[in-house]
Amino acid sequence: MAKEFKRYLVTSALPYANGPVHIGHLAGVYIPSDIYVRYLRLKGCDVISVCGSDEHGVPITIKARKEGVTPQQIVDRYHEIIERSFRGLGMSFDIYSRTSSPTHAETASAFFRKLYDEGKFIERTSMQYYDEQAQTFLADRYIVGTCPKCGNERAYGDQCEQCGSTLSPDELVEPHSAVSGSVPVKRETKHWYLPLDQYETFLREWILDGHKEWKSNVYGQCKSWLDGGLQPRAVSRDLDWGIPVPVEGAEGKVLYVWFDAPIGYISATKDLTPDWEKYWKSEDTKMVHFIGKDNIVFHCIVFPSMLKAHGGYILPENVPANEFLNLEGDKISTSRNWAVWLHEYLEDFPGKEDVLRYVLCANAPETKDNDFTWKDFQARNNNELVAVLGNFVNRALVLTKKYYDGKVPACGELNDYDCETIAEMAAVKGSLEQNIEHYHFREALKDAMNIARIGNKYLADTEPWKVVKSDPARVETILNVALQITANTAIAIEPFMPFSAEKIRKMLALEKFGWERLGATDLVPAGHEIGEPVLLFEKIEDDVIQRQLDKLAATKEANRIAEAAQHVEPQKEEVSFDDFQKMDIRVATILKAEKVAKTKKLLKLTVDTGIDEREIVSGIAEHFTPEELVGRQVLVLVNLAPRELKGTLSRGMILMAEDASGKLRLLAPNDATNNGAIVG
RNA sequence: CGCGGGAUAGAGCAGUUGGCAGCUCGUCGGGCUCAUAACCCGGAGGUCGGAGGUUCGAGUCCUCCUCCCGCUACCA
Repeated sequence: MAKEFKRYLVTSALPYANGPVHIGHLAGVYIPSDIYVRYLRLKGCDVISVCGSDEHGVPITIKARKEGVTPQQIVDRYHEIIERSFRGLGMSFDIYSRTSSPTHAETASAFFRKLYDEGKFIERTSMQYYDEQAQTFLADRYIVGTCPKCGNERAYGDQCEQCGSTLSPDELVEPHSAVSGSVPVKRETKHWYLPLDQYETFLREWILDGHKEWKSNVYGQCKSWLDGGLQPRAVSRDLDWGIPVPVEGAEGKVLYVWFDAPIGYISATKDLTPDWEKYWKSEDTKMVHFIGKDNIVFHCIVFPSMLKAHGGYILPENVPANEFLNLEGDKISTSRNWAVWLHEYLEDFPGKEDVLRYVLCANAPETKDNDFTWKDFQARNNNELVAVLGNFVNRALVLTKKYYDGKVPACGELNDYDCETIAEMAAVKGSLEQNIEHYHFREALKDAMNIARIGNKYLADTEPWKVVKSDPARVETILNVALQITANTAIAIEPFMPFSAEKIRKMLALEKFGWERLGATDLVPAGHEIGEPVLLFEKIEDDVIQRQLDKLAATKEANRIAEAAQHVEPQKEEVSFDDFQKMDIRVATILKAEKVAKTKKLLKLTVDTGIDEREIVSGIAEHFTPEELVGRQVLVLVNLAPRELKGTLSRGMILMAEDASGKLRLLAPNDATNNGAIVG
């Protein structure tokens, strides 16, 4: 298993160019990836890091249509923002490419063509919904209609979000296109499929037997897919945005974005170096894909199958996928603008690139979803970066300035305690390496910070400010050791916080050291003159954090208003007075409320209708907690035909008002009313 | 519904082959005064999501259950 590798090829998931990059992307993929490659470079390894914008696919065309611009204008805009903000954060890709580049079109085309010529695809014809007005085929998600099960008029072609049932577009009542609003028609269309089922044996051996060391979330997901049996997967789409299928008679068809995107790693490498084949085709290259958990199947099952089908390419040695990062307790969402955008952060916090890098690494969702909060961001900056790291560096440098006018004192004889401290510092190296090489970046960062902790403790224990009065010669040794520790800190934090490492080197007036020097005690020579000490990190005050929290609160409010203003349903068909009279609506009081086990949306309510006490199962669990409902008066349609839901006979319906954003509100009499009072 | 991942101190996390439950932050007490009111030492705080089981011994292995996230448009 312990293969020897001569070089590394590191890929980072291609960000989708329909929006900027946010902290979730960074914590999940880009920060870990950058730490990894910076570490390898510092070790002197032959490593290249490739990334680029993923610029094809349906969502980009939809966004373009909405804004009345071309898809190319959309991707140009975001490609620029993404690339610039990545650079601002110190992402050290060797190349940041894009899938709309000529090299990519050529590479992806040739890749497809080779598989096509060798008969690696199967062709299938099927009927799909087509929007005649927008002249486009519609993915299931872009067909909207009424849910046959719960009557929700805004159910999607693949799922109803109100009742949670899985649907197909055929089941929808009155389906219409989410793109143009017109009624879609069915058209016959032909596509090419990669028969993944033919690669099952290969995948099983390669992953399940050969890569038991992969992270449990990755390995588990792969095992699940393989055990469930693989299906042929379409590699083309009916769309006018993308790489044309390079086959006669395939007009209007492009490569499916998930076929073309991973090939983007290859084209990016081609754009970087004429030597690209060395990285993609030599067995002694170690390829690592950094991705988020939603991409596991594509990078572990689909892309490897593509590479295998093509032949000649190496496979990833590891795919260290992270889980997701939440923001202030809620899922990050591009469409709801619930995110901390990298380009905005860089504007709001100039010079604090490393603070974000630190916080996102320290709190990276390596084993489970984690939460980013601004309060935590502030605490980690103030209590860890400022207090531990910045303070130590400052102490060592200021003491040197003060006592020796900035000239590094000579190291005299080391006592036992000095030696212990140095040994402890040197021991960090092994642990740090182990952790980075096993993709445990949080732990690795802790190791790096430990060097500063050791330094602080060393100063506290040796008390040079006291000893200077009784034994000045001893202080020379103490500060020499403290400066060596400072220089070591710069090496150790380099992969994580490159800006701060550079700052420390400047203060010490030293050149960059290689990783192999970590643990050494001759980094800062005696007599060397150090530069001016400046603060590595500054405290972040409450008002700065409050501004960010206000910004998020404003986003929430804006979302609510925008959604509510979206549209009002048209008036329904006229009914007679008699029809209305048939409905028996009563005032009732909720006596008990509990969640129905194993369901997401259902609450079982016991209500006093005045007529009787009865049970009603209501799909409102996502809007109300049981506690807040008990004791409330509500309006109940009591003569609705009973229906059994999850083992309970539901007799009636609680009346609710649903606003455009889907939020439900209880309806109740303005003043307390006796239960059983008739509404009409 | 099914499958995968997760649940450990107030917060965030580690815990490798079962063997005294740990780390960072916060908190409380003390020390220090070189340092950005920073640093150092010590204490308190946990029925390891719940219930059963295997074992001399379970956070760790087995069974069942609960909740969160993903597999599913946007999206890492």
